[in-house]
Amino acid sequence: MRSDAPAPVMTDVARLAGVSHQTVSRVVNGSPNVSGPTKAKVLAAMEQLGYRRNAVARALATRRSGTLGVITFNTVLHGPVTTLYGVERAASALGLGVSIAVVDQITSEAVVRALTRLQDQSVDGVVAMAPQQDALRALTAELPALPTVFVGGVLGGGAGEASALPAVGTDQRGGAHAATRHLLDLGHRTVHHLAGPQDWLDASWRVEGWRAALSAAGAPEPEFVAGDWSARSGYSAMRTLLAADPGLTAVFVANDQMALGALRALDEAGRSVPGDVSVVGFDDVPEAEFFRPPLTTVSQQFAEAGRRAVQLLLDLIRPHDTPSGPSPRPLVPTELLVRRSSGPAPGVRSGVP
Amino acid sequence: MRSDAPAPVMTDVARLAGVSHQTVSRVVNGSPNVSGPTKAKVLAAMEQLGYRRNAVARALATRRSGTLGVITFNTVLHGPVTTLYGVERAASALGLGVSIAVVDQITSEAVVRALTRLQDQSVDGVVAMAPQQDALRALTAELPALPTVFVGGVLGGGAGEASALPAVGTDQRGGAHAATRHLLDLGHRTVHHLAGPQDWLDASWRVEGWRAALSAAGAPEPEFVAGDWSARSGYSAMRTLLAADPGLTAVFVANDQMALGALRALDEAGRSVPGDVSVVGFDDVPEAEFFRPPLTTVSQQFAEAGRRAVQLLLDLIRPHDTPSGPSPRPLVPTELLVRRSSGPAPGVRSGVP
DNA sequence: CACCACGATGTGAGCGCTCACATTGTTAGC
DNA sequence: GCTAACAATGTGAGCGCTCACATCGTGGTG
Repeated sequence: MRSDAPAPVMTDVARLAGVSHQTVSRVVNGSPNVSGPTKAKVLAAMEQLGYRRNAVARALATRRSGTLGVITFNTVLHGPVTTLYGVERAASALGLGVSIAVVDQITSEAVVRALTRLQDQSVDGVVAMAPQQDALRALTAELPALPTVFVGGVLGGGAGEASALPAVGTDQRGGAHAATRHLLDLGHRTVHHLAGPQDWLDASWRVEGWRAALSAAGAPEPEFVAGDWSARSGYSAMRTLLAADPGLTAVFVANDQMALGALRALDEAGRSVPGDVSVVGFDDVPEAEFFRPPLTTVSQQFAEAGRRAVQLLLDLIRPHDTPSGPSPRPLVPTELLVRRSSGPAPGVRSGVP
Repeated sequence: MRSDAPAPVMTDVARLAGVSHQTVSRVVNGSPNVSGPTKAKVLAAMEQLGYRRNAVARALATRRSGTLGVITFNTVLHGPVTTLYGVERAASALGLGVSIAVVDQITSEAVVRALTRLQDQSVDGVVAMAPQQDALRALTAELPALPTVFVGGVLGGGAGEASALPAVGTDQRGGAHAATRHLLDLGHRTVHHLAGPQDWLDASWRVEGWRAALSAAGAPEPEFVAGDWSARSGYSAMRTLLAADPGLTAVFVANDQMALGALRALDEAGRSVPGDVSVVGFDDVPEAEFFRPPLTTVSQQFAEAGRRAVQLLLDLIRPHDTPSGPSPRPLVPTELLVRRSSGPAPGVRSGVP
């Protein structure tokens, strides 16, 4: 299965082509100062020998590995995973490798370990997904001697937001605002909120957007209840919400999984959706369209965020090298997908007894 | 943000400790032939300088990078993602790095590109997730000069299965068998099957297990309908199934997303679950418990499969080195989780008009 | 007491590449 | 026609580590 002949090296190619190893290096690196015929000879020799440049040796000599690191947390949530793929796609399109380090607990120790692991693999820079306050704090505290870009969390909205950290993110605030506004436009007196865990930055951004839309419309701001992103927590949070205010007609839920749980709680409570209560989610997971009823939700372009993160990181690594176009706009817009879980506010009813 | 002092190297440590660079190397590598006092001196010097071994130089000298590659397909399906994390966890526990290469189309060209990318990063071995026939074929055809272990797909059940390829996988066949058997035990005359895409190996294993359980029980084997794993396809496949056999009472669906779609189709058709029709899924995605009704499904230990894949790969890379215990059993068992979507077959009814 | 074996240490070469510089040959310029 | 400039090429020294080997001291053996 493994061929035993040692892989050809630059000198082998040079010998066969009748040039020096340096000339081979020039050809491999696309240097302009190689004459046509020489270049052809070298290319032919490379082809014949099946030569492939040894990236490790190159990395040792240049002090650049051509690999990016990604720090991610141990979550199979839709967002992080999709972002990871976006990063990989963008990196590999640029000829860069991607190493991952999964952090399994939000302790600064675990974060440092992950960072160390990447550093030991001598990545040229890291894309960090730090969705929680604590994770972010740990990460910025132990800021590595490595160019780092944050994706998601840190940057989530805010008009004049001037983050000190290089970051890209989705416009969570805007998405939440749009979702809330959508419900208000449907005639609901106000919109309740089933929030994400409050130590998650994304969750705060969504609360903020919801709040902003409410106050802009002069609608009262009910207490919100926070879950932990899981369907289970959405279920019980919805029950809490219903108990507190049986007359509610519209809920903006901070993610689709929790919305799934909320739908179940509403069903069990005998509320029809969207007849009695309208529900809007966030994320647009692939299944959202097949919830009962199909979920109105806010779609995020995670892959695009990953792509921009890579571009930003590259700008950081090679300040004025290949400019690769202008720096990407850091805030990726969202899109509200109106499906069937949201509808007009129920007509005037007799007050609760 | 970046310190400018060049990182200390082995020689710096050696000088400070008053020993040779080789002795430092011995300490770093845990060689037994270093006296206590010397070792202490070296460790102190390392600590003082903040020395960290340069992995690139080491890789160049040893021809080993200490990095594993993972080939994965561009899918956010629950299984592959969880497996990826399992691989990362296992690798990092062993001090190995993980590089990923995402294949975005199932063409042998794309597969080769991904493989090349990993090879250029000089990974020591690769864990390949090749869920489809074509992907597997492309991968085995272009088998790299690299130790490779397959995870999922290839190995999916079968008693005396003797795969030529080093592989680990979940006992899909057994899981499907158990799911089907569960429904038969509930008194259903037979069990219909809503299958996955037939070019996916996992899908075939599940069909096989279903078939085996049916024939073992002497139950008739209805035609099955295949979807594409999505909720949408589950929805329409369920409608097809219902149209073909309005009297069906039990369905084994090849994954949870499709089961979600199937539940919706059943709901729309006025069938209650599990009153009229029992449904069993596969995978146990986190949301399955909050489907309506909570889904009976087969849980796979993806992370465990990832772990075993790494162990197997290591055995392949270092044949008789650190034995790291016996080779793992390649077939990871599944577990049937009985929830509320499956129940006793409906009592005898008058035949359809 | 000479001998050898063995543990502890040091020495130098080399992994495969790129860097900085030296060396050619060629053409342009006055 | 002689120099300056430049393109095309070659040379050697590292990058930071490990490998194979050489060297030194020590203690047990007959």
